[in-house]
Amino acid sequence: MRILLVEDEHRLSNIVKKGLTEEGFAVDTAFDGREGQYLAESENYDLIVLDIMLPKIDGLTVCKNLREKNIKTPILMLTAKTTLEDKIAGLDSGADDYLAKPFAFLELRSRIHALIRRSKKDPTPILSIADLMLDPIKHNLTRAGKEIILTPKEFSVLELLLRHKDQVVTRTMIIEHVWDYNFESMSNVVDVFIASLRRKIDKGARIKLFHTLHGVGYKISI
Amino acid sequence: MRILLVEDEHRLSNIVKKGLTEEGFAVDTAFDGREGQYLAESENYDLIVLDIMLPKIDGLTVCKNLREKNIKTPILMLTAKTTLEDKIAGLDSGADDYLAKPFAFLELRSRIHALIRRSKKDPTPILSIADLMLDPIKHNLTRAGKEIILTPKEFSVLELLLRHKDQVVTRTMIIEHVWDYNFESMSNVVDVFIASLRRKIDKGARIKLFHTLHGVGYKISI
DNA sequence: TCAAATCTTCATACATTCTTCATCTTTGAG
DNA sequence: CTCAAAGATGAAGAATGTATGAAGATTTGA
Repeated sequence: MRILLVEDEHRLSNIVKKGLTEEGFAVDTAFDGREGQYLAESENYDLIVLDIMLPKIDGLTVCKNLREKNIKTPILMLTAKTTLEDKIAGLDSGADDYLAKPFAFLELRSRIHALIRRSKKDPTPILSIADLMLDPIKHNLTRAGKEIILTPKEFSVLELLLRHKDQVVTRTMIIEHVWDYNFESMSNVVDVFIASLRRKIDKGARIKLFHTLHGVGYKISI
Repeated sequence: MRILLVEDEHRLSNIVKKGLTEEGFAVDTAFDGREGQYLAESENYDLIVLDIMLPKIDGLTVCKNLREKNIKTPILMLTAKTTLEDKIAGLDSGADDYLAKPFAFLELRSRIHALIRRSKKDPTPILSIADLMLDPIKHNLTRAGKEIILTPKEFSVLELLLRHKDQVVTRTMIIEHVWDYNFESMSNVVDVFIASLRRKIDKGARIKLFHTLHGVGYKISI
């Protein structure tokens, strides 16, 4: 389940992203309206969380623009203001729900789940390749029916790879999706996690699913 | 199974709708008495959850009106007040049960199921895993035939885990279902209740039923 | 109203996971 | 084929998450 978060306050963005990632969502972030609109148009998200006060293009305009381009992804608006006019403006621009800052993470989470449920009739997005099956909601993983226990970070790395199966995923992409955006490390964290995923998933298996593309990144495929 | 929820606090309405939807109910919402009464008359619901304090027409009046029109759908009243008079007024108006705000979702859920069962004469559902058996109606618990006494909160936490057996349940889910919707705590209450459930249920048993998923939550399974 | 039961917070001990680092192995350009 | 760069991996310390007894706060019921 992919979410686009458009929010310029880095601290808030970070908190929200972290929380949603723990929930099993794959979260992309944008820090201004232009970037947000670009991502919303070029990628496929299940939900967009959109701040109103944004640099370059404000949230209400982004929302209107997206609706004019017939992009129907549910939008949850965030704003620092709490007046009724603002709320109405938000809903008028085509947003599906509205949340005033400051909010509790739980509140946001509830609304996100409600919006996604409302827009989807069919649940159960299970990621799989060969005999490996990952359920992001229930947070469980099996290979050939046998349960495999992963740590949170291992789980996130694997989820990202599975969402891009048969495609190369660079270390940078992994860092950006799984770690906080301000994580700056020249270390080989990613390599270490790939190693432990291999130990848990590929070790002893006839078919290896993890492949290294020397000088590029990693790929999960048969 | 269709439920009509008449409640003007949007936040509360959202939370309840979300929970009941996850249970598999089809939930319609109304935000004032007039809208609620209209829906109750024109649609066919298995149950109506009706707040007393409502804009336009109050809940007691809606309830009386419906009964006068010979609509017998079970009605569960919600109110912020807790006095005995209110309760009597509620039941006098023709309501079938009564719940004081703020309530925990699981409490609401129990009463809803009880009312529906009463009106449909369904049998009692018993939750179990291995030799552990929990009867939500009689509110009792046994392991290997031996009775175990739980406090109300312990019981609710266990009930939630059992309803999701073999699945991870996060601390957040537990808080949302077992505590009332105003509860905001960063503490480790959930951990403490898990500890006491373990002491009463798993201690000394050959097979441990409670499992911790580090960084994620808890799971009950064999 | 008061005592008992229950709930919540807190402090501390304990456990797992994350990150870095050092060392060894593999890769592929020349 | 050689060798420098890239990758694999075990292990250790740091950081984070969990378990639990007990004290304090609150609720319940006689």
